[in-house]
Amino acid sequence: MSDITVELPDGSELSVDEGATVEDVAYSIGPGLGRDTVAGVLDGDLVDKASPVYDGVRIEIVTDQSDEYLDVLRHSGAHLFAQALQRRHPEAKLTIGPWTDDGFYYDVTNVDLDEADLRDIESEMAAIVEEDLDIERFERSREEALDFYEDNEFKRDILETEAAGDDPISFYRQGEFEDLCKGPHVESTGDIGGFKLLDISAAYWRGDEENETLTRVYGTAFPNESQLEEFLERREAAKERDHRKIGREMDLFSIPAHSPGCPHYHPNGMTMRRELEDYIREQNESLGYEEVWTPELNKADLWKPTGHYDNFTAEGEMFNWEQDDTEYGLKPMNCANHAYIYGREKRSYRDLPIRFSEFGTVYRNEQSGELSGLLRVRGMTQDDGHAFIRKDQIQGEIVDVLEAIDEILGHFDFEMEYVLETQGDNAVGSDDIWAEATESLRDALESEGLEYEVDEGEAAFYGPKIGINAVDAIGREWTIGTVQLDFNIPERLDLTYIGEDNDEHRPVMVHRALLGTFERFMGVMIEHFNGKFPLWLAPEQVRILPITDDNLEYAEAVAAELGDFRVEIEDRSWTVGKKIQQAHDDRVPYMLVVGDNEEADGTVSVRDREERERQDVPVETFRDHVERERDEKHVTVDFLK
RNA sequence: GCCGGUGUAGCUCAGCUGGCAGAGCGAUUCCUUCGUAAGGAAUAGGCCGAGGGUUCAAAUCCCUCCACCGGCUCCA
Repeated sequence: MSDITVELPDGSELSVDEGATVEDVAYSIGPGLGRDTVAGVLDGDLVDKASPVYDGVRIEIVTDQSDEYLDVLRHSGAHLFAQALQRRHPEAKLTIGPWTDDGFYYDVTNVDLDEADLRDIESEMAAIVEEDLDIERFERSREEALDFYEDNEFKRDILETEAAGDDPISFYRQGEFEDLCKGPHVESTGDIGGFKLLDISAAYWRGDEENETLTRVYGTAFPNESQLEEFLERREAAKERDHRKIGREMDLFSIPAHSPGCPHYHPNGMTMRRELEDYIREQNESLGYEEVWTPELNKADLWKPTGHYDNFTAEGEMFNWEQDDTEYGLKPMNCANHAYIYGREKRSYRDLPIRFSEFGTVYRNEQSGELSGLLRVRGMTQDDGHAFIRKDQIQGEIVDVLEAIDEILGHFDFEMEYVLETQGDNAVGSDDIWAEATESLRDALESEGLEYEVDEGEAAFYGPKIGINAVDAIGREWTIGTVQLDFNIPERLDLTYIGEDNDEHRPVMVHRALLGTFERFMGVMIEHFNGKFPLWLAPEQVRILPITDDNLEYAEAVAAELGDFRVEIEDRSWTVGKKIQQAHDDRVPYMLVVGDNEEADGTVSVRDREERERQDVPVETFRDHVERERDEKHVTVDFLK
C-alpha cells in the first residue's frame, strides 16, 4: 500500500495510507483528536469524517471546538426537524434541508403548516433530542435509492442532478428516520442542546418561480440552550436599529397606507435628505455633470426603442396606462430622457464626455410582498447620472466615478462590498459588446485595487454593472450605488457624435448612481448609525437646555451665536435631568446646558449624546469646533472626544 | 404575487372562552424653577385597519379586501 501526503492547517505535512479517511488522519495525529472528530474540511469543503482523503489535500479536522461545528450541528438540526415532521405529519414530503449562516431550513411539501404546528413539531424535536439517537451514515445503491424515493420526485431529482454519477448513494439514519444526504452530521441527536423553529415561508423548488411552491421552515440550533438564548436576544436587539422604528421615533418619514411603497419625508427626514442632495450636487459638479430635470410622466413610446418598455412591462413592473387613446407611463429609469437631451443636438468629439445628472424620481411597480420600509419602495429618487463618452474615455470615466463613490462612502463609515454583475438572459445587444463592456468594468475595479465579487448573469438588460452593496441591521445586503456601462442604448437610439475624422461615431453611455436612491441610502444609513447621525446630517444639531426659565434669554443669545446651525431651545418647565433624558432619547448630538454660572461667564456646559461633558466652554470655542466638525463631515461627534 | 404572522389612543401594548374600550409614555393646562438620564396634579385623546355576515349583543366569531412584518422570487 502506497502512502499519500496531506497538508495540515499549520502547514506541516503528514504521510498516511492511501484510502485513509478524515477520521484515520485525525487518529494518526492523536487518539484524543481521533475520538473528538466530527467531520473534516478537505480543500475548503465540509465533508463527513468517513470521507477518504487524497494526495496533496489541505485537511482540517472538525471537532466540537471548530468554527465549522456549528454548520454540522445545524445540518443535523435540519434532520431533527425533518424526523419530527415525519412523526407528526407522515404525509409530508422532504426536499432539501441545508444549513445557513444562522441556522438551517428544510423545504417540504404536501403538508400545510402554521405557527401552532411549529410549536407542536418542536416538542417532538425535544423528544428526539431526549432519545439521544445515534446519527449514522450508510449507503444504498443508486437503484435502491431511486426505489426508496419512488413517491418523492424531488429527492429523485436530486439523485439525477447533484448526486448524478454517485453509486452508492450516501444516506444518514437516526432511529426510524432516513434521509438522502452527503453529510456531515454530529454523532447523536442528543448533541443538539438548543434549537428553535423560527419562521415559515413559501419557497420555490430550485428557487425558480415557475416551479412548485414548497413550504420552507427556518430554524436554528446550538450546542446548548444559553447560546440559543444569546442568539435570540441578538436578533431582538437588531430590531432596535430598524430604520422604520427610528424613523417614527425621530419623525423622519412615514409610508402611509394611501401610498404603499412611496415614503413621505417629514421635515426632519427632508433636512437629512437635503444635506445628502447638497453634498451629491457638489460631487456631481466636480465630476463634470450638468444637472437636468426630466418629467416622470411620458408617453410609453419613449421607452420602446430603448428596451425598457419590453423589460418592465413583461414583469408588470412599470406603471403605465391608456389615456385619450394614448399609452402613458411613469418613468422607471431616467436614461431615456437623458439620452433624448443628448440626441437633440449634433455632438462633437471635442464635447465629450457630456454628462447629465438628475435627482430623478422613478416609479416601479414592485410586488407587494417585496416592499420593505425605505429599503424597497415603489417611488424612489435616484442620484442618477449619465455620461456620454468616447470609447477611449471609458477607463478614466469609470475610475473617476469609483473614486468619487469611495470618497463619499468614507463619510458614512459603511462596510461595503463591490459586485460585478454580468450578462443575463434578458440582455440586449451582442455578446461581443457585453464582453468588452464587462472587461472595462473589471479593469477599472482592478486598477483601483478594489476587492469584488462576481455575480454571473445578474446585470440589467442594457449593460454590465458594478454594484456597491451595504448591509442593514439584520444582515441583509442592499445595492446602493451602481456603475453600469452601456453600448446598447446608444445603438438603439442611434446616438452619435462627429469624430475627428468628420464621420459619425457611436458614444458609450455610463449609467451611475453614487448613493443609489435617497430612500434606500437613508434606510441603510439610519440603521448603520442607529439614528445617531453625524453632525452635518442630524436634523437637530444642538439643543440648548436652560437650567431655569430665568436662563431662557441667555439661551436665546447662545442660539443666535450658533445661527447657522439647527438649534432648538428646550423651553418646557422640566427638571434638568428630564431635559437631558429627552435630548438623549431624541439622539441630539450636542446639548448645551446654560444656567446662572454660564450666563455670568458667557460660557456653556457641553454634553454630547455619548454622555461626555465639559463645563465652562466659551461659546466661540464650541462654535469653532462644531463648524469644522460639520463642514468636514466628521462621522462621530468629537468635540468632547 | 406566494407562505406564515400582525393591525386597539400620537407611541408601546393589554383586553379577544361575545356583554359600557384600558394602561404606561407622549400631548394640553395648572403647580413646581430645579445643575447633567424620568418633580406633582388634572384634562383631552378611539369608526378597535375597511367592508360584509352570524348574534338580542361583535374589538372579540366567520368571509372578503387593504396595509404592514419575516421569508421566497425580484431589485436601487
